[in-house]
Formats: sequence, C-alpha cells, structure tokens
Amino acid sequence: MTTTPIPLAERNCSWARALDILGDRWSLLVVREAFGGMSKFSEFERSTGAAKNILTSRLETLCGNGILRREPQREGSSRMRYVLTAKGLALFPIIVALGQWGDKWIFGADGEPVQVVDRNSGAPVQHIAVFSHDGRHLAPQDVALRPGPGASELTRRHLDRIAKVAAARDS
Amino acid sequence: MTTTPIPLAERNCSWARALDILGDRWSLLVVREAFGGMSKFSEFERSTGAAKNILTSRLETLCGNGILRREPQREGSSRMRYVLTAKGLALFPIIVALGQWGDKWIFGADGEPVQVVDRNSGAPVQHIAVFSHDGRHLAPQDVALRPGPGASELTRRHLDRIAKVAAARDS
DNA sequence: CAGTTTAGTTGCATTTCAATACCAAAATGA
DNA sequence: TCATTTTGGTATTGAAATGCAACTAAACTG
Repeated sequence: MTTTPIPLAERNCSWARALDILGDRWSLLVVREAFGGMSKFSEFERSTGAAKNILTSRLETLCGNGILRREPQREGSSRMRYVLTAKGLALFPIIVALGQWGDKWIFGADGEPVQVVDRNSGAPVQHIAVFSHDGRHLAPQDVALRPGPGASELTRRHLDRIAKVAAARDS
Repeated sequence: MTTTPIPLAERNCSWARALDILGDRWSLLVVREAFGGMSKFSEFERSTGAAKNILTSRLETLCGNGILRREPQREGSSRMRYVLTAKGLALFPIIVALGQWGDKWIFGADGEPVQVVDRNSGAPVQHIAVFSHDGRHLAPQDVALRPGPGASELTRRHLDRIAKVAAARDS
C-alpha cells in the first residue's frame, strides 16, 4: 500500500497551509520587521540580513498570499513599498509569542535581547497564553482537537487517529 | 562597504534564533502532532506526511535543541519515542495561534478544518491575543520594541533604526 | 520460527538557497 | 546639468536541502 503524500499547500489543515506559506527561515523575520515599521526593500534587506534574491522571493510570496501589500512609495513612483495587510497584521500574536519563546528558552531569564512593551506604559506585555472561553488558563493537556465545519473526511480520520493514540496512552 | 551577514544561529535576536530552529516546513508540524499525542517515528511519518529522511533530520534537530526528548519506548528497547520537553510544551501558544490564524485567514469563517477546544467544556478556546500587564488588549501599534537586559550593541543600533523609521513615518 | 512492522540509512535526482555580480531607474550633489 | 551614488531589483552559479525509492537490521506477531 502506497500512501499518497498530499502537498502542504493542498491540505485541509490550517497548520500545514500556514507553514507552507510561512515555514522558512526568512518569512516571519520579514513580517517581524514589517511590524517594526520597515517597508522598503532596502530596509528589509538591512534589518533581516537576507540576500536580495531571497528577499525578492519572500516579498513576492508574502504579497501573493495577501500578507503584504505592494504599492508605490509615492504616487507614480516605480519604487515599491511593502505594508502589512489585515491578514498580515493578524500574525501579531504569533510574532510576539515566538519572540517570548526565544527570550525565555534560548536566551533565558534576564538575557532577552529585546522586550515587547506596551508603548503607553512602557511595561512588558503579558506572556501569551491559551485561555478558555471563560478565561481560565489552559495547558496543552487541557485542550482537544475537534473536526471543525470545514473538516474533510481525511481530516476526520486523522483526528480519530489522534484521539485513539491519546486514549491508548491515557489508559 | 560590505555588510557582514551574521548567521541566524548566532544573532542576538530571539526571532532569528527561534526561526533558525523552527523555520522550515516540517518542524512545527511535527511539534503540533506531538501536542496531539504522537510520539513514535511511524506516527509522525503518517500524520505529517514527511519523508523518512526529512523526519529523521527534523527529529534530530528538535531533540538537539531540547524541544523533544528521545527515549526508549519501553525500558531496554532500542525503539525510540519522542516527547515534548518543557521547552517544547512552551510552544503551545504559538501552535494554537498559528492554527487560529490559518483557520481565519486561509479557510475563513466557518470553514476551519479543526477546532482547538477546551477538553472540559468542549467550547473553542479564546482567540490568542496580546495583552498589556493590566489586561488591556493590545494592537500592533500599541507596542514598541525596547532593548532588553541581553541586548548587544548591534541590537541596540538595530532598535534605534526601527525607532527612527517609525518616527519618520509618524511625523 | 516465518512473516510483518518499525525505525531508520543510503543513494540519487530535483529543488531551493544563498553569494556574488550585474544593471537600470531614481535620487543626490557639484 | 551632468556625474555619482543609492535603490530595487535580475541573472548566474555553486552549495545545500528536499524528497523519492530502495534497502536493512532489529523487534514484534502469530
């Protein structure tokens, strides 16, 4: 029996689809710099340190996937700038969470190179966490995966397998 | 003047360091499956769809970076299993946030293949967001980046550049 | 104890990455 | 105005990562 490996880009799975777009060394770094206000090619080049051709390719796919919008720097100019769309801005919690994870687990307490702070008060933002609908803090073992409204038959089977493995482990 | 492009793995930047480890198509997918309870090589192979050699390589770097722990499936066995460490478990909010982003922005409202729910109540978890220390919801423009205790001179200069660009834009 | 599954390894073709060189249009300066 | 520099990329090329398929030794199964 040969299993058919569906490409990430065609899977009925948010994680696979997101990683097909963002899963590489540079894309999220570019997005992070965009949150920092960078918008010109040269700004991204300097701040990320990516090679020009890589940067070109990343900016293309980020634009192609609606995360950045490409527009003239000044009206009529052929120089472009790249700005976050609503879809791109929605990556904000992921970017912050990724930074916090690196702060804590790579650099360690009090070794973090950069702090994300509330611009208003100057205080660091809260550590990003998962909360239940009624505001309780949830740990990994407190959640489960359920088929959603768009679940395909394959997705359902996959979730069943997960549930089975989990049940076997907990028994 | 030639700029020296420092490798991601050596940068004084949590995002660069995190992406050097996790920034590829498969690593976070493997971690997601680990959260789902997968632990054996074959389980990861089936659930992620990654090729064996790729999977071997990913499991190695995830173990090497302390995100997974490799241990015998049963004592004395040479069959290994891969379990999330504390460092790996700390990726939980990132995994949930990434899934929510894909749900909303790739599949759209009511099209999400999978829901992350509170195991207890069955209700979907809250949408992950950034909060100030006093509990206010923060948007991208409400935060700033500040040098932390571990900031290098280069990092400080980089942050200065960001601040300058932001100031220029806001003026 | 024969057959199957598991957990990989190896080899090879293809694809992607990344460094460098190059270039045209735009901005800058004398 | 005209030369120079900067900007925003392309093109070329070698190196590295990816992915497919075949192979294998140990472990499990009946």
